[in-house]
Amino acid sequence: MPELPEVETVRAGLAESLTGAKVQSVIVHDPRSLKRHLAGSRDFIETLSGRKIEAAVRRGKFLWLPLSRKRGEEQLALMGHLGMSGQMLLRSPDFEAEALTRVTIKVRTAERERLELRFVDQRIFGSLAIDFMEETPDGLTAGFSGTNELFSWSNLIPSQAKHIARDPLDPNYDLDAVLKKFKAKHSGIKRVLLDQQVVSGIGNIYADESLWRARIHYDQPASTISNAKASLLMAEVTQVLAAAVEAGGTSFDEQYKNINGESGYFSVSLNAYGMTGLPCNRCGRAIRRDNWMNRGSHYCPNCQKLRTSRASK
DNA sequence: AACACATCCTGACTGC
DNA sequence: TGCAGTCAGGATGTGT
Repeated sequence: MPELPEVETVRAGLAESLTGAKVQSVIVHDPRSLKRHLAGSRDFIETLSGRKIEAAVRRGKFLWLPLSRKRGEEQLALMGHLGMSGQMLLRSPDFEAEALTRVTIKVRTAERERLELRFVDQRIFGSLAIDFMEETPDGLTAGFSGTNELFSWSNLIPSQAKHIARDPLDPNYDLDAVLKKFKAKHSGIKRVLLDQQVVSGIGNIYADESLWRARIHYDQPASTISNAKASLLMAEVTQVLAAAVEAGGTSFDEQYKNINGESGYFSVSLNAYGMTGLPCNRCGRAIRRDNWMNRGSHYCPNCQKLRTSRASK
């Protein structure tokens, strides 16, 4: 569910409340949420307990909390991915339990307040794991942590996120590299936008929104899009992601909430996603939804036409 | 290697 | 009311 703007909203909330917090105890209600922690629940609990959380960092849709290090030990992080339905809620211990809580991490904050980080996930596609960190391939800062200060872990990335490309809001994001990959790919452009190894952070909502803004059909082969048009598309991607971060993300239902359980309000700005049958905000034709990859693609059949010639304006 | 597809899950909602 | 079917913001493993 959550794409970059939703994950960033969560990251910012965690960074504010959990930086400097110490883990008191951990409860694993459903071990399936630790599927990426191969050493199992006990190891997860033992490794995490007593650690200090140093920050909250994000690349694309991957989120991690670097942990205090024991002498001689490699740098570890609590890695999280929200999958389709994951939430990270920060609650006071007496706040009513959420029914689908899979993991509870009890902490004491830097201000000595007791809080619970509750990992709630309906579909269990999301996960938590303790992961070791490696140097980024390019040696640059691994992700966004809301600070310009350099920390000892700043060019380290959890091994499980190492293959993820930089996202468009990353200062070290390389537009030319993305355009080059477009030229080499014959798949439809939407597939390529969703490929987190090409560019990260984009999911179904913001792919549909960006394509609508750039007037490109979702199945247009990436290699047939001119550099100028592809640059425009990526500019729209960047804009729509940034605007959605400003709005605290997109919420349609109970599935996306920030750390306080509040909804984001970007849904009012959507032009394509979830607008099936409603008039296109540009030309008035009804927005269509095609079945696509076991999900949906929303687009305007008039503004976003498949182009067979190489010239796609 | 590049690409397309199936798969991991649960719950909310719709229509008969 | 019950039940079947549909839908959901993602990543990854597998087969061609």
